[in-house]
Amino acid sequence: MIPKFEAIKQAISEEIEQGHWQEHEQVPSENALAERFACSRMTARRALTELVEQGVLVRSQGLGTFVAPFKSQGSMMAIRNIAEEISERGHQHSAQLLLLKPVAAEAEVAIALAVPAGSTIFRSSLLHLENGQPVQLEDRYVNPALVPDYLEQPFSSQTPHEYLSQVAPLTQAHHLIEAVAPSEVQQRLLSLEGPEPCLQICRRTWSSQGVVSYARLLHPGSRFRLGGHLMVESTSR
Amino acid sequence: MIPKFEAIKQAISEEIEQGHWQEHEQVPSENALAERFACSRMTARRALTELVEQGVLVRSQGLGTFVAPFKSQGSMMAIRNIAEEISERGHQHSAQLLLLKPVAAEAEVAIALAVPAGSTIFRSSLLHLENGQPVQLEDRYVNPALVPDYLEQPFSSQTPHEYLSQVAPLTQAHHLIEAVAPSEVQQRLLSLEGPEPCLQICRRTWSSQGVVSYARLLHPGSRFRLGGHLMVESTSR
DNA sequence: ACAGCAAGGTTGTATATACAAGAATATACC
DNA sequence: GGTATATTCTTGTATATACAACCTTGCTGT
Repeated sequence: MIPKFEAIKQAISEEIEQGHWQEHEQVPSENALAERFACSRMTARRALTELVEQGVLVRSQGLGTFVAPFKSQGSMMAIRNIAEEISERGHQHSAQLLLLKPVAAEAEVAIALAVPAGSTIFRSSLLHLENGQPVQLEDRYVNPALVPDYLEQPFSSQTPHEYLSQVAPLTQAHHLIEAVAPSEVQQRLLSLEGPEPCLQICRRTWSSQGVVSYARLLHPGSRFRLGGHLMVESTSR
Repeated sequence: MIPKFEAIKQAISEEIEQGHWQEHEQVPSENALAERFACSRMTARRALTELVEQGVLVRSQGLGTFVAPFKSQGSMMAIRNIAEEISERGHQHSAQLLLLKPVAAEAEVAIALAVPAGSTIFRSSLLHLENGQPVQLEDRYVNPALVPDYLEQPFSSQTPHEYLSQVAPLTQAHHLIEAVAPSEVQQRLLSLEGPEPCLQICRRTWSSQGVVSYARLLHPGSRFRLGGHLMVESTSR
């Protein structure tokens, strides 16, 4: 039995989802929602409050509650795959497999994976879409010694990240985040109008055996931002 | 007049702060708090709920509410100031103070700092240079209630971040990282040739009292990358 | 015409109450 | 002794109500 305030949250999210309630548009007042959903004002209020915390709505006293400008937001803390993040937002995730084959390791990738330059490694390339709109171009290199069956995976229902988590449990990761201008090929794949700034995350993941994979994740700056709670590591200690 | 639930939050925070309530120790139940603070259970509950959201407490149904381990998730990304980072690389850090004055809070900033829109807050703007080359444009808004002497600081030898760490020890931070195109003014300040992609970090920092400051840190994509080790968080939660 | 006030709608705070759900402990029973 | 069962304490959900704070709008009096 899902709680009533959850049901209301979902209903409101859907209205926004389907464009019935546009950005910056005022959503029904607490009293109006209470009547519509046959609940008390406090219950409707809770739904609104939590959506405000999630960044879906904004509100100000005396004025009303409004649909917040939309931007997808990724979490930095956990190493999670994009599919989970998207479905948690209640959106639809899909992916196109662009490439999946063995390649010779270039210098940069060889260093990242800690394998000899020129040795054979596995490469995959996927385009992740949120509600049909490209949000991530995933270019991944995998250490074949640790994941020999990588090329046999379909990657239709399961993302590479999910598969790797199963066969080689991750213990550590190193991230490098930067703002870059996309190449023309990348622009086309991400359906960008021009050379709009992109957020690139380079991620090396380790299992107990060594470096498992090296991934470059490219996100359009206008459709993706990375957010998270971080505890302060005090500099004095 | 500060709301009652805020007062209760502060009282609880103080108990934890001063070590009266240790980590993992159970805090008084909602009913007990209601009696102690002469309020209804719902009000005490709200205080607890918000502290849970802030990560100060953890709770579970049927068991009780407990003081959260202070650094629960291991090492995330340290919040360090740019000056330290640069000098650690063996380079020379310098900074230009561009602006330091009280301003009226715009909507976005007011929300970030949790102050009424239009109220007076402190703003500072600095340009950080590494070996004479601009690497960070720091635009910072500070809550005057928590840091009343902010405008009296020189910020020549000490960065705003260092000063704030002293006067209001940080307990938590929220980060938002995105790739953006710099405005023309920002291009000029950062000595950029054209609209090169920039990495923007929006950082809200909290002390036990509330939101201390909101900073927008803009870095040229070609001269700055963000890196860090991340421990994998177990997927079970 | 215009300043000022009043009214109504909105979110924000606070309270009292009731019952549901989860977890530990005590108790009764076999 | 071991296993159910009941009790009790905890948090979680839901409602009804009251008033405060804030904003907009429209009206009113000069």
